Amino acid sequence: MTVKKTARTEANAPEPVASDDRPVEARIRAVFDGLTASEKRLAEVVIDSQGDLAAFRAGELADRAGVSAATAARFFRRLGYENYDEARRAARTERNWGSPLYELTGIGERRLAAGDFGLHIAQDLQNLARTAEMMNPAALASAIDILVAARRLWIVGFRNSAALASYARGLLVHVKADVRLVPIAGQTLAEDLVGLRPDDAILVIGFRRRPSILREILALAGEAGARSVLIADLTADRTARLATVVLRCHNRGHSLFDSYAAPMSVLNHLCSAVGLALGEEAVNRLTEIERLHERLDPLDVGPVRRPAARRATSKWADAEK
Amino acid sequence: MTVKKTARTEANAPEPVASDDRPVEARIRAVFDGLTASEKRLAEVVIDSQGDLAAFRAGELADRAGVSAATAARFFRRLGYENYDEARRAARTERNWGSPLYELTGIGERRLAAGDFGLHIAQDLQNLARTAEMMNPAALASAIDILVAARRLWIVGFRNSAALASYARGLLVHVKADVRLVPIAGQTLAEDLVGLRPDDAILVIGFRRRPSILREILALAGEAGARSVLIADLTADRTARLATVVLRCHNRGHSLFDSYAAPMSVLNHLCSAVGLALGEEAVNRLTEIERLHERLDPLDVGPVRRPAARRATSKWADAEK
DNA sequence: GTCGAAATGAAAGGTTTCTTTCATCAGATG
DNA sequence: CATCTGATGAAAGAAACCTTTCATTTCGAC
Repeated sequence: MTVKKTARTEANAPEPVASDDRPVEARIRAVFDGLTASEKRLAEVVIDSQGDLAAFRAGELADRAGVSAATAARFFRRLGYENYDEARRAARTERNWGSPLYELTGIGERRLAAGDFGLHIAQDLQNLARTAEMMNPAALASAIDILVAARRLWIVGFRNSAALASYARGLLVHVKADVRLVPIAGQTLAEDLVGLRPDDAILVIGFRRRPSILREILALAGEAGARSVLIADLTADRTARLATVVLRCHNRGHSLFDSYAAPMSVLNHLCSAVGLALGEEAVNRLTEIERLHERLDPLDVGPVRRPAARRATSKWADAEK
Repeated sequence: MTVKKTARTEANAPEPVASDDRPVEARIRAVFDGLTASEKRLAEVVIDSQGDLAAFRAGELADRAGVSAATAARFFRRLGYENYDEARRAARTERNWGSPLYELTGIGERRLAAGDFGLHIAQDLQNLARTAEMMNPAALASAIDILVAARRLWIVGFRNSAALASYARGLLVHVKADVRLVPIAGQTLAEDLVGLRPDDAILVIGFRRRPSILREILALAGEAGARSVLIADLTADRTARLATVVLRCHNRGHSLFDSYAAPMSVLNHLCSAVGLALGEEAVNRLTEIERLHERLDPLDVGPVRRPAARRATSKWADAEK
């Protein structure tokens, strides 16, 4: 076999960098664009393993990615490791030594991308963590209940909250009928919200700055007997009093703009919970559709050629089931 | 004190309890007093591994404890596992289920809301952290530069990405002129994107599932000489090749839907950075306006009473600015 | 259409790891 | 002291794993 140019054969591994102690993720990023489709799937699996890489065997990773063990072996060599065992060892020490998120939340460690961006992310990590800490489980459950029980559902969001409202609606239409967005361009609120009834509900995204109309909408719903869920920042006060349930999110921004990472996360959870509560059947059907789509859709990674499950009797085949 | 010890030979393992799902530590505590000296040392090593048990081989644990591999094999059987591999698998799932991520995040013991929501938030913390770890500073700087230098800027987002695109646009219009959203309902793309020039740029939000039109748009921009920034998940491949700069976000969702907390955060940072780079004057002026607004606007927080509390007729029409 | 390069999985090969057997050793008991 | 019980490691044996080879497939170029 004549090895020339950049052909990648088994015999010609990239020259090993002397004492390369970059974490696995960094290595992946460094070569990601040059990876093959199979390898990219592997990369995803590895990253998804959330730092638990060392807990897996190469073959397991391969199975999860739907590729052969051989490809896995090649993959880790490509990442600059001598072999999988070295990768595993490295991952293990990374875990204990460098990478607990712990350090990330304690602002300003060097693991994050340098500079402003690191600070920014640290801020959002805090926003998420704080939001989670102060979330009232009862309120959350109640909110889910309201959305589940609603016959018709309006989602309201102005200004900064409009994008969030749109997002929420995009999720909820997957699991529920009769979900409407307010305001719709070109319509007046009167048209939008006509005929609110006691078995309807509204989901209000109310981050500052809240136009006063927001309170009027909430009051209107209250008068109509409809229940309301408000998602808002900590400054909401008068508005909050008008809602049946309030879920608060930390949204302090590190720089010019407020952050909506935590609201996004809360909305995601809320909609998932509603979907699950609405019956697994409906959801299963929908996720099934989703998966079907993914299979039919090129998905941008290229055709997924699954090798017939490597070994049906494999011990780990049922690990996650 | 003669304890009547049950003979323990290889052949006579304790009868396996049907589906014993106690964590490893609990098992150890349950039998600790009955362990031999070697086994106690092993037990200590296992506990010291802090849940990373799955990352070690039986032999390694034995080495650390200063005992033979044979003793290790016996030890795990004594803990009620069929063999070491079963123990390893159990430890791994414990990690994901029993002692969830948020203990790793250093937010502290028990402070996150319990249950599913905690797991959900933990997932998003991971998404954020991993996005930060993996972010290429050079790419980020380049993306900022492209957006700053753009004479006209289009923001593109379909499906799931539409809300994000809308959000990005909402931020960017604050700091830049000539920022347009694509697609706009009722217009064809041809109308939207007509006349792209080399000094224009497009910001593409491209999370899966990506319609093929996305690639066409990127190709179009490339042919026109306009630079492009793509924000996408890890599966973007063919699409990514068409963009000038790619910023990748982790968006794995804990439940039904993908998460967009990290993209939200990245967009926020990106827009802030663009704003800052565009000159402090402009930004200062804008933030000044912002603060002024806050002072004049009741903001829902203070006892400030609006003179005319009911001028709702047209007030919320200014939602965009 | 043909050719070649690249990618990939099946299978073989070689290595490591886990388990069991077995002999030794330590401590208790009579 | 002799004997017995149980713990323990060495080593053999078995099983699982990782790597490499090699044939096949895919994809693009000509």
